[in-house]
Amino acid sequence: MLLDAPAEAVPDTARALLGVEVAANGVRIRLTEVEAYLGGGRDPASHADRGSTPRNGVMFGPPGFAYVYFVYGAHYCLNVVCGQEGDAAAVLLRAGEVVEGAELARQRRPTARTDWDLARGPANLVRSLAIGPEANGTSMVSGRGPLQLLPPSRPVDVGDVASGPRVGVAAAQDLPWRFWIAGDPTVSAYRRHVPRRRNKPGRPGPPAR
DNA sequence: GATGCGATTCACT
DNA sequence: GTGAATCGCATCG
Repeated sequence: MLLDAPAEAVPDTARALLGVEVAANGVRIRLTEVEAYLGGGRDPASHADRGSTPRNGVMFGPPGFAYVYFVYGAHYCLNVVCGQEGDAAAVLLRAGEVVEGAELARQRRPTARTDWDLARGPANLVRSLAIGPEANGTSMVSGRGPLQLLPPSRPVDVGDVASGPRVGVAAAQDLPWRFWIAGDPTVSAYRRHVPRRRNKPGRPGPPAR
């Protein structure tokens, strides 16, 4: 796979990952929605924009490894590291269609109303695969880790690929680095970044209307 | 050393 | 459509 393409080309890599399948713990998911992130001061929205830290260090390692991070105090998200070693880039796996192990995925996602919801949204995708922080830094291409990337079993029609701004990111809203399969029912609903309200104690909030 | 906010989801109105 | 829950990292004093 083209995971080792130059980091700057990560949007192309993200697009190419649509249709690719991710397998873990008895569940296989066909990717329908991804987002590209670039490090090294070229993408303010990326965890790796301001250099390597203990949290994002995996992004600076070799391509094909999993970058799993914890967000909002409750959820995990899964990225595939891209680009050459030392030049950080990654693709966030946002959503997909469960093509194998739906029974297991339903047990792991009891609140899903339909099978389309099983891996709809980045944290839901992670829960369907039953992976967690222990998967951070493991290879997704060696076949020896908990996660495995597999070539598409069904090709994606290039005419069906749509792109737009990334979901929920405050910075770089002009970059169309989110890619998805148009019309696919497993693609998560777009939500623009909502500024957090900073309610200082002792000070009145914004005037109610 | 303290503080603020985020690549989200779910329940409720 | 909107708000709460909740942990770690980066930033600032």
